[in-house]
Amino acid sequence: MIKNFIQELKWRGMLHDCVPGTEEQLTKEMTIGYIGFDPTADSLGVGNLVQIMTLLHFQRAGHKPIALVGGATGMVGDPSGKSQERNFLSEEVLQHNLNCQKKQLEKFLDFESGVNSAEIVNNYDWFKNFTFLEFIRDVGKHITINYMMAKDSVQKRMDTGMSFTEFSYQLVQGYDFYYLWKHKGVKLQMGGSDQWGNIVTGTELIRRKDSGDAFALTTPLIKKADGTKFGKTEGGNIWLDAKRTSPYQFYQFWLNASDEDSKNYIRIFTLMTQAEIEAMEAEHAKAPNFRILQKALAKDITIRVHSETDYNAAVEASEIFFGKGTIEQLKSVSQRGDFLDILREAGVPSFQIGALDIKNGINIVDFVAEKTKIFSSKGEARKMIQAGGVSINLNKISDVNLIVNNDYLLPNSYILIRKGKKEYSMVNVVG
RNA sequence: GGGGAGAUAGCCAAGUGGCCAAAGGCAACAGACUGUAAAUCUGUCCUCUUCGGAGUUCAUAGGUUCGAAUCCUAUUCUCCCCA
Repeated sequence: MIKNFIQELKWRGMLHDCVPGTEEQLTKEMTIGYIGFDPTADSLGVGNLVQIMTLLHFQRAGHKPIALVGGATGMVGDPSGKSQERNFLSEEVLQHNLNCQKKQLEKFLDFESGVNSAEIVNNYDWFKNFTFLEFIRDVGKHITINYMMAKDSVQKRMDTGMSFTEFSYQLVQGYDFYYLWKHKGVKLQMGGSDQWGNIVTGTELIRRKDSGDAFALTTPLIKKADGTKFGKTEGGNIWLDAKRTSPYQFYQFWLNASDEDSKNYIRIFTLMTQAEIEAMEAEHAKAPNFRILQKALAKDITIRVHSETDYNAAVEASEIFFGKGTIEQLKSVSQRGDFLDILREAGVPSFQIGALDIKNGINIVDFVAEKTKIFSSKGEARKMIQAGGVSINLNKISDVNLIVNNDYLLPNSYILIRKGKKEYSMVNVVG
């Protein structure tokens, strides 16, 4: 049962370009396609999620997806989009990254669906015994320097310089495609639009070496409506690994998407149908303040990347933090034994303070800047308080001389501090 | 190898003896408005501060001067042109 993958990508806004004949190939038969992942970090980020979703849609359309982790290519370094020569990663780091990414990928695809089960391969497996001489004779011979030089990724580096290693990258990646085509019957390589050059080097190699036919398809680079880069916030990258980006932060990232962006995101990052999405958009337009799209988006992705439990904790924490949360609600919910765990799970940083300090009363500035490290200096804390940027137990404070004492303790002996608009910390009383 | 231009805060960029902790822009952070959105407006934006100030900066190391981002010397790095 094969669905039209190309049409699917099109309405989702996930198709940037493809080689002529790709659609015919995909409607004709079950096709094996792959996408490569670069092991630059030990977790994939939301940027990689686009490629993961592409593979998932590919599989759901009835085709067989292969995720390739770049054990070999990661050793070389892709020059695409880079203005400078890359630093090598050590082999242990590379291996570690590879394993972590592999585990993450396994979460998304279906590895037990018969003929079109997903697979994960590592290109190091076919490169490790490939000697340099063999490579330049068997592969290098078929691609001219002129062809390689014409590539955008190479042209951009002509002024600043580029090592032979990075220059060779496209051949190495090109050979991946050839190898998979030859040995696994792979006919399609997909990737971000920045990969176009590398991908067609592969199709070219297949054509010249074996007169074979292979196809290429790319997805557009995702940008936010304001033109800034997708997947980054003030805290840096948004990762799929809960250790790097807590499920709460992850949920918040999607929930904070602008109206404009959420329309694109919901098409790309969820499996909802066109009808479902359009109905939701209509509803959203009626009452944008309910942020129906953002909530649906955040729910869908958080559950898929993390879990239902994580999602519920994230929502609960969000409601207390940003809902019409009053101090009474905060108090009542704090009585629950598991609430502190929810906060912790949400990635709310926690600090400790001695019971005696609180009992005697402590100046708010000392409290947030000295006894705890919520602020890095007293001056900063004072400025922030004066600007109205600090809340204690959901109440905004403005007095820098405020004394914090036992009256401020919530059930289960803690105090909730908000710094700025979205950053919460909890302070636990110990001893 | 020869000639030229340059290095200023997270980034871009002005400043060519004192009025310089250094214009302006971007980014970031906070506030107001809102919907935890976008846009807009306001404030902060080297570090610390008892908000009076104090300390450390303009590639690096020396020097001239009452006083240096600014002048001199050496060094390192970057870019451009010629061979």
